[in-house]
Amino acid sequence: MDQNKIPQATAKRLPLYYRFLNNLQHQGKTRVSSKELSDAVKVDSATIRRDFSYFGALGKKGYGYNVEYLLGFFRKTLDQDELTEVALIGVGNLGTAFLNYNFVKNNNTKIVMAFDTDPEKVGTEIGGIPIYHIDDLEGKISGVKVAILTIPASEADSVTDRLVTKGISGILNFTPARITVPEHVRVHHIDLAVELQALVYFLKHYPLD
Amino acid sequence: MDQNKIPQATAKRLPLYYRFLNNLQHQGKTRVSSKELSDAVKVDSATIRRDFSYFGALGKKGYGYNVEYLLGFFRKTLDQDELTEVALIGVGNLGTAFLNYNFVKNNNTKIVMAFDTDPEKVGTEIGGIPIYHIDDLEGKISGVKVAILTIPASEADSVTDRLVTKGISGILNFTPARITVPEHVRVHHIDLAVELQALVYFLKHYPLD
DNA sequence: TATAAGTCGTGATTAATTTCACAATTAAGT
DNA sequence: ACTTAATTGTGAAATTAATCACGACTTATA
Repeated sequence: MDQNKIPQATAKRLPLYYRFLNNLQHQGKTRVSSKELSDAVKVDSATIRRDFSYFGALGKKGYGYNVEYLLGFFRKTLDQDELTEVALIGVGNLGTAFLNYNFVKNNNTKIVMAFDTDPEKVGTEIGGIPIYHIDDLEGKISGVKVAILTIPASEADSVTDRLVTKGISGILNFTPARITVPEHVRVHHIDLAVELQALVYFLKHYPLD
Repeated sequence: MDQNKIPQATAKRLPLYYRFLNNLQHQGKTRVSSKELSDAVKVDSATIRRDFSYFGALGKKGYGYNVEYLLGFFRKTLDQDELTEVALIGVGNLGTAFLNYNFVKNNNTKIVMAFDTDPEKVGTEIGGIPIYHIDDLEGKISGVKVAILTIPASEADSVTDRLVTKGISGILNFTPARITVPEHVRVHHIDLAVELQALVYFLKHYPLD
């Protein structure tokens, strides 16, 4: 894996860059400078140049970056050509938001199935994605490597264990529970309450003026 | 502001610690070690001790931390006594998820009003929170300092401008748009598509085994 | 062609964060 | 009272990330 030298902080910004470059292309722009990109994505322009530089010299001095070239490059780097299938566990409000989001437009990921326990929902589709009963998880999920967890915290541990048993590699965890997984499984936590509290804490203790 | 020396990385973890300490107290635990806490919140135990140490010597060597004492301390530090009022803009699936979440239980924040354009929703309540038409934003929102943005990206800039004009201090932005605000307004971006893409990128390029 | 303005790529520096590792202290058991 | 095991708090080191600042190159203009 030749990209192992890329800092994690950089890797997290790549999808953001990719989306804005896409926007630019749709607007018909053919060139862009790190300064313009900086204004758009709110990342320091030196940081952007440094980020890009990990992939080689993608720009031209005095000119900037060619949008199409850069996009093509990122498409390959971010594996935009391969589609990663994702399962969604928990079709509440948050889960439904994901199903309606239709990531696939700009993305390399697609939710291909969802699970819930509500008999009103099981057997139906949302955004074209079939909803199965969670009891059928083991039978349906084979081959899917990534799951989004949008269930109540109380279910998080048991569902996680079942996902791990079925060989999941990555979990995007929206429950407040900090789930425990084997070493080879990667979990990213997004804790909505914590995010809101952190924002409030920063407002009070780190005044911007 | 005497807490200005606390690293931002630490500040972001405080709400997480707070919630887990609360859990422990409800379970009747009276003491806890940094190692136990580490297992629960998935943060290195040395990092936890360092985080706590910014607030002074809160623990006892050979013993650990007293749950109640620590909780009391964080309650003050995190301003759990004061309630910060929050407005939610956009009552789609994601917005509805927030309204049903009922943060106030463990939290210092409360969503006190919501806005949308859908005539079916305007005038109703979800989770006890009244939903107003977004045209009434200027009339209703006075005094509220924090907003959660769960609207389509296309509306993000115009709504942000209106919020800023009304004196908002902090925005939790769930739209993919990177909004532009004056210096004195703090924005935290949570970009669901980017989070999912970043997870997939890490899975492919940073294997855990 | 000469000049000016713009922009990248990057060495060097600074800043922020995490982790190691251990002396000091406490609790518990015998 | 003594010993053993546990655990903190923190100096120091290591790691990671952000930022500065400038030489080199490109484009545009006169």
